[in-house]
Amino acid sequence: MSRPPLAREKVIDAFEQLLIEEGERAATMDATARAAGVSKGGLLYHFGSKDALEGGLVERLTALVEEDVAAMTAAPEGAIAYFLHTSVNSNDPIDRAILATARLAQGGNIAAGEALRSIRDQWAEALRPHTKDETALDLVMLVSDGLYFNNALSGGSIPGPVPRGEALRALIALVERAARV
Amino acid sequence: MSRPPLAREKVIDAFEQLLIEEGERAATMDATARAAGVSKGGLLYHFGSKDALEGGLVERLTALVEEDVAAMTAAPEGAIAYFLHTSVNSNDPIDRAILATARLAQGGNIAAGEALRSIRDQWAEALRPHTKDETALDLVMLVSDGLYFNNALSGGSIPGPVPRGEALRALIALVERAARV
DNA sequence: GTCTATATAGCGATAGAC
DNA sequence: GTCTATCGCTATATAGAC
Repeated sequence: MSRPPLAREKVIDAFEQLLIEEGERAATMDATARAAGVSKGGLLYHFGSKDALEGGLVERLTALVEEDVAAMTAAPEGAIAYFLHTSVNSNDPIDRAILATARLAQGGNIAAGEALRSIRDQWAEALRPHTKDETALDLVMLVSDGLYFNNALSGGSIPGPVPRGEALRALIALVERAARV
Repeated sequence: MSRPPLAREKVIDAFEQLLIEEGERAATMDATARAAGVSKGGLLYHFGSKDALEGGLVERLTALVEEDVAAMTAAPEGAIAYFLHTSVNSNDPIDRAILATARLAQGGNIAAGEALRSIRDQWAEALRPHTKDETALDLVMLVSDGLYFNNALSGGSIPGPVPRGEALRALIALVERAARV
């Protein structure tokens, strides 16, 4: 619960970055150590195995989501608008953690997949009071998933075919009209 | 254009299956050969490199999508309903090919990513005449993406938290009300 | 806590027999 | 057209010096 060592965070940062920008296959212990500016041995002092490193990333994500759910519930523009707005990748810490964890999940990491599932459940729970019915909730969740999916496919930096700016505002308005309580 | 050798198809089947069920990392030449019931040398006779094998899968997908777009345009229940219905994973050949190719794309395969992008464009093009405006088209595409995303996260066989049956019908009705021309 | 050196295993790919 | 054997490389992980 106390503040984690700086080197640990630096290593997770590097791992996250590699996952997002070069995919799961490129995110090796070797490459991560190099990108973090430590030796492989140094990395393995902090994370005793690759599994532990992946676990560190999932843990980071879990903490970030907790904050996000709280912010969503309290958002002045309404939970739905907040949720959809933050579903397009703006390269925030939470976006990066989600993207990286999704790569892990698709690489076969069970814990990563379960974490993402649990996060989705938490969001749905927080949104339920703000939607007309279960169908409306499904709609909001799926549009958000769609936005994330496109981010995940377009290698992190390349913008996907996802609506931005005015088009995004129009889309959110349309979803709210169809779904808001 | 003529009928491809049977062994080739068997190898792609096995590769596809491994990608879907165990992730990109597990879908090695070795494992693919074993699953297809041939030796590694035998596999390499049909596909001279891993890149060629991946290309074979993308090619299969491209052919399947061509049929699908035609079917969508001609669908009696309307293009939007057809499109969304077929966006939930029913383990059809095209679903499997898309899922497997998505794994490849996230593993860093450029051609796979481009193929998926192109497929999305083809679908959008076919749907445009059936939607009110660009915002409505965005909505339909993103709900579909969301359905696929959930399939991709839930390892192929495990059903995701995606609406099915009556819930799916209600969702499609809601989207159509909001988007249909 | 961080390093170098090394063990061990699995990858894609080649060579050549059948 | 399919096989076995093997090469060269890179991955994770260990051992032990500093």
